[in-house]
Amino acid sequence: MGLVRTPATRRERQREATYDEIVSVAAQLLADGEDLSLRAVAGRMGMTAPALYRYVANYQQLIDLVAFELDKAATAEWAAAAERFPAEDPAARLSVACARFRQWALARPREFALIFANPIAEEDTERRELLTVSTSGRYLTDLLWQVWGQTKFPYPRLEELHPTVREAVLDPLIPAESGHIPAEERGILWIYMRAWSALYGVVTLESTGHCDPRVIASGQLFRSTMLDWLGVIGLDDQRERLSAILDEELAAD
Amino acid sequence: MGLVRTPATRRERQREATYDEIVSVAAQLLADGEDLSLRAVAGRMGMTAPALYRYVANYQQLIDLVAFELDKAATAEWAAAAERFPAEDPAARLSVACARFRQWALARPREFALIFANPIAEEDTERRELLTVSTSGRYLTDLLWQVWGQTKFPYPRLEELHPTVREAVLDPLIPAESGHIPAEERGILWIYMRAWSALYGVVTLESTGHCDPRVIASGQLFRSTMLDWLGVIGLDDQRERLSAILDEELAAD
DNA sequence: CAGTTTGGTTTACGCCGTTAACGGTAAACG
DNA sequence: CGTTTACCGTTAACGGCGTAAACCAAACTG
Repeated sequence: MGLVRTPATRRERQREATYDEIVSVAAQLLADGEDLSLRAVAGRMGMTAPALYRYVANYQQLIDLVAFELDKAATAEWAAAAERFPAEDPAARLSVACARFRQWALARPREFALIFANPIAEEDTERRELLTVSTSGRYLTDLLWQVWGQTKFPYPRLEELHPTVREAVLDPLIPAESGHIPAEERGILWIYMRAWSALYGVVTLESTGHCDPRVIASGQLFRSTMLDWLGVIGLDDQRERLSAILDEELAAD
Repeated sequence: MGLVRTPATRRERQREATYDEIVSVAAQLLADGEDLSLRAVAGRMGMTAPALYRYVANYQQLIDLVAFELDKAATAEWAAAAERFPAEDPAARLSVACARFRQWALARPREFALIFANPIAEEDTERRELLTVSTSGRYLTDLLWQVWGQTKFPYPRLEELHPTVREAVLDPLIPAESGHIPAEERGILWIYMRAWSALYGVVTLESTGHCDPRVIASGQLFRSTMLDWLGVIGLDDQRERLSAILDEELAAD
């Protein structure tokens, strides 16, 4: 009975619940197209704004909290969609996940900006650490790792990497389930970073609207980028199949 | 005497001057690390905030005005740096310009976000048109066009392009000195968009700090992306020379 | 039961964008 | 030339924001 993981004490459970409500109310606010403000969140919860300071230190922390949870929720969404392909087919899963990521970014530009375009200052180690545990990052890295397990695509050996980059992949501050990637194979993370920056470029460009709307509508910028990188990660022989999957996802909803 | 281009009438000149002051004061504000607000701008100009409404319709328009001018100024900066190579060497100029663009984005993340990450809604045709005349976009497209003049790198024929994309490159809403690019060669604009999205991805990732600081410091993400795309635009035979140029620029200041 | 911690309140401050009403002064006009 | 008008600034005010301080009741703790 009551094997629940929540640390028992009534107060702690109550507090946890309030955190959840903060996040969900904030998310609802964004979904409704309203501005995210402490006062608005508090208002919808039937509280006054200063009360929120019992839960977050300031506005930026509220943003970070919401961003983190939205990222988690969004990733779960893509992951669920990707599961229409079996775990043994990570290439297909990756394709679906990326396409869903893009569609999500187009449908929810405000949420996207919050999570992926929120400036993080160099010094701010605290907020930077949040990146490390970013759900979406971990999920995509993991998928890439699984793909490698099948295609064994080439990646730079550690000695080939720029020394600073080598450091970075050996002790990643970047989101990665790096625990199970042996040190000698960390060059894969470099491929990840490069591919991610490309995907990120397309999606950000499209999501922020800094792009011809017709090009966005066509989905071709995303499609071409994906196909290029699917090649890099050893999936050229499945080009037909995977581009069909991409097209399916792009056509949907 | 007085062959000046300014439309003469004293009032108009005065007004123009005020616009210039608004922009320069706003730019100074950003450079000083302060927040950009109507009140702050007005304050520094020795005016009250409502007075600014004689010049801009609202805050967003102030932002757009400033963004446009900052883009112009920044582009002039890169262009000036690129001129250490002759006009006959557009490949070198392009390399320098891109490197400078990145360095600028890293040094002035707030300005970068203002210009390149400011969300533009689908419907907002007015603000969208500003993109069309974006100085930086025009400059880079022009350089790419000049490179093509030398390398004649392959680009998709119009029939190969997705119909919607074909429309977009024939009647570009995208920044492009497309006037002097003949219709049959507009496939080059597709290469431009693709290359730009890649460059944009790296630079945005780095400028917003959504990236391992060590990787940023190394400059390798940018470098690798550049080299890839220099290959695509027919500069593989100059790889050595151009990467040396890139490294020089990355090492500077 | 007494004492303390927790989670909320009210009030207040100083910003912000924006509107409205008003005034002086320079340009435009008959 | 004198008169009108348009422009460019002001002040005052509204509502909303993040945030700090003082306070208070209920819930936990010994």
